Amino acid sequence: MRLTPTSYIVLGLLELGGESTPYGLKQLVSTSVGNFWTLHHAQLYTEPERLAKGGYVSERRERGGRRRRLYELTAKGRRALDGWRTEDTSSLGEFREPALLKLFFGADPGRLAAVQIPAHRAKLAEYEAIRDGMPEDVPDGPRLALDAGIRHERSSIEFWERFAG
Amino acid sequence: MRLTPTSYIVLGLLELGGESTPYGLKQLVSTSVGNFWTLHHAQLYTEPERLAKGGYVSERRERGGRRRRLYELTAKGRRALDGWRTEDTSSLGEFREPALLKLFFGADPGRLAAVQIPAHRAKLAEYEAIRDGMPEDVPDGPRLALDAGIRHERSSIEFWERFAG
DNA sequence: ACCGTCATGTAATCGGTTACATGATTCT
DNA sequence: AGAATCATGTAACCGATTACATGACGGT
Repeated sequence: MRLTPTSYIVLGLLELGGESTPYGLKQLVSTSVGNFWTLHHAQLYTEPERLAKGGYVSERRERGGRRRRLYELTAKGRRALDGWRTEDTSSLGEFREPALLKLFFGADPGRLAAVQIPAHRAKLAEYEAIRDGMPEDVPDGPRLALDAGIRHERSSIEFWERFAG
Repeated sequence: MRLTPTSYIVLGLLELGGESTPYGLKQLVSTSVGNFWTLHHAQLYTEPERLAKGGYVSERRERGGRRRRLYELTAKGRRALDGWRTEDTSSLGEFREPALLKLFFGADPGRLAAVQIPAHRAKLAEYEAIRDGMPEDVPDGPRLALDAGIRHERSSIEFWERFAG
C-alpha cells in the first residue's frame, strides 16, 4: 500500500503525541500542521484505519464508555516515518494558488489584489502570533516550517501590492 | 454541477485557443498553465465531457479519420468563466510543500536543502527562460503569473539557503 | 522492416470532500 | 430546561491518479 502525505501526517502526529483517538488527532492538526496543510476531519478516521490495515499503527478500543478507537505507532510505522524523513525529496510542491490561476486567465489584477492582500496579511498576523507565543522548547521542525510560512506570506503580499491602489 | 479549478482551466484554454481536442488541450497546458498547475492528461478527456454534460462546452466529432472529439466554449461556459474571473477570491491557496512537511516533522534541514535548492534553481531557470523568450504580444495574465512563479522560486531558494553548507 | 516515441484514448482504483447523524457539554 | 456548540462518527459521491492499450509516424 502507498503512503500519502496524509499518511505521514498521521504517523508524525502519533509520534509527537503518542496514542490518540481520531478526535485527538484533529486537535493536534489544528494547532500544528493544520496551519499550512489542511485535513478534513473525516480523513482522521479513515486514514488511521488504512494505516492499521497496513500494520503501520495499532488499533485498540476503549473498554466501556464510547469505546473510542485509539491508535498508536507500531515499529513498522516508525520505520516508515524515518524512511520518509531521510529519503530525498526531489519533487517541488506546486504553487497552486487559485488567485494566480485567475490572474493567468485574465482577471483584473487590482481587484484580485484588493482581496488577496488583506487575506495574506491576516494569515501573516496569525503566524506571527503563533511564533511569538511559542514556548522555548518547541522543536526546530515546527519552528522552521512556521518561518517558511511567514516568508511565504510576506512574499505574496509584496507581489500583490504592486497592483493595489 | 460544481466547477473545479480544473474546469476553469479547460474553459480558459478553450477561450484562448478556440475549439480543441483533448490532445490539443494537453499541448496548451504544457506550454502555459502547466508550469504551475499540473494536470494529468486523462483529466483532459474526462473534464470536457463533464463540462459538455453541463452545457458549458459543446462537443462534436470529426467526420471520418479518428473521429476525434472537438470541444468549444458555449455562451454558458463563457459566462461561467467571466463570473469566476470577476468574483472575489477570499480563499488562500495552501502552501503544500512536501519538503516543508518533512521539515515540520523533524527531517534534517541541511539534507532537505541540498536537494531543494538545485530543484528550485532549475525551476527558476526554466521560468526565466520562458519569460525571456516571450513574444511581445503575450497577454498580461500569463506574464504576471510567470512573474509570481519567479518570485516564489527566489523566495524558496532564499529560505533553504540558510541551511546549506 | 523495425524500433522507439509521440499521439490518443479508456478503465479501474482510491483518496478526499461533502453530507448526514447523534451524543455530550456548557451557557443562559 | 432549552439552545447552542463541541465532540464524535459513518456513508456516499466524485474527481484525480494510475494503469492499461493501441495506432501513427519518424528515423536508421
